[in-house]
Amino acid sequence: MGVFSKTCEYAMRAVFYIAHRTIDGSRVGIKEIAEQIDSPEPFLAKILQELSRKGLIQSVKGPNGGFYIDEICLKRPLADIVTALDGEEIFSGCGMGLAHCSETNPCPLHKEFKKIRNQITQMLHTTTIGQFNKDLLLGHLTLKK
Amino acid sequence: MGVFSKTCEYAMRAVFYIAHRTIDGSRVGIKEIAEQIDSPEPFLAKILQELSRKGLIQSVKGPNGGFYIDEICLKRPLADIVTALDGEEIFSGCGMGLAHCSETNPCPLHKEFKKIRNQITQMLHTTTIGQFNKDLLLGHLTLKK
DNA sequence: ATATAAAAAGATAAAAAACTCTTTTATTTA
DNA sequence: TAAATAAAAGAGTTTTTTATCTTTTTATAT
Ligand code: FES
Ligand code: FES
Repeated sequence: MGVFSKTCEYAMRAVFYIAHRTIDGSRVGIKEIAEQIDSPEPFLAKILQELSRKGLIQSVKGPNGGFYIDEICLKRPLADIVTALDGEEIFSGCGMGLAHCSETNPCPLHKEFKKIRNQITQMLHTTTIGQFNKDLLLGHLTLKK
Repeated sequence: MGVFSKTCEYAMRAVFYIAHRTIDGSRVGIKEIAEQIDSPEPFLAKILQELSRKGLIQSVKGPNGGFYIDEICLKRPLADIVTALDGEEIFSGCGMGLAHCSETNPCPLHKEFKKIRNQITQMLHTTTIGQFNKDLLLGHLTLKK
């Protein structure tokens, strides 16, 4: 078990892939995305449908259709993707599973875990969806295997 | 979905509870543990069985039996509990779900995620099972709700 | 020795997450 | 306008995680 759900992992890889493949205004099909980020195609389709419904990515049907990400969405933080799929828990939940993380009634790990949680929050809020386009095009970063 | 599995969350709460309740050499029963850490009793029993089989906690059957944690185990890091139940992934896995986290072939989040992973590792390796006994007895920390 | 308390073990069940398949709808273009 | 294309939607399956129930084993006290 990783920090994020499979759903969320696929989604993050997919949005980074779509972002860097569609900066010229083109679209990219589900088949290519699934292949290039090494994810099960129909499952990924479901995930992208949801992101599309929520307006985090864009899609057009029909020939020459596919997914893309507009200027505005390219600037959104990765946190929006995570929240849409995995919810708020990662940003505020207790590390030991208590119903409410609390400063006045803390669990043993609270002090240390809070730092970690804040760092995750920081990372997801400062990272934008379009941030890695250049490095991905240059092949400096990978999204599969 | 939290950072750790439910199994692992219950286990961490349980070992901290057992640790601080048995420093006088006594034992504590599954029923009391489950109640006090707010976890499903039969499920927790399974988890503690496994930890006991692996030698991370101790148990005795029969009247006046129950679970306890010996001197040596009190000094073990919390990481041992996590590894026994959730495996190594949290310590070395890629944040975006790539099969192998790699310095030479990194995912977009690698640099930032590595810091977080290291901090989790640090926390789990420096925290010992017996570390919070005093604070738990004094009621400074909580393990339920 | 016997009764009893308590964990261990094994089998089962429910819920959630991960994944697949089929049909429908929208768009393009020929 | 018909054919082709590609995503959307809906229904369904499999696997994993979480949780429960029942029986067995073992240690202890009497
Ligand atoms: S109470 Fe557990 S992390 Fe804050
Ligand atoms: S490659 Fe993804 S965290 Fe290292």
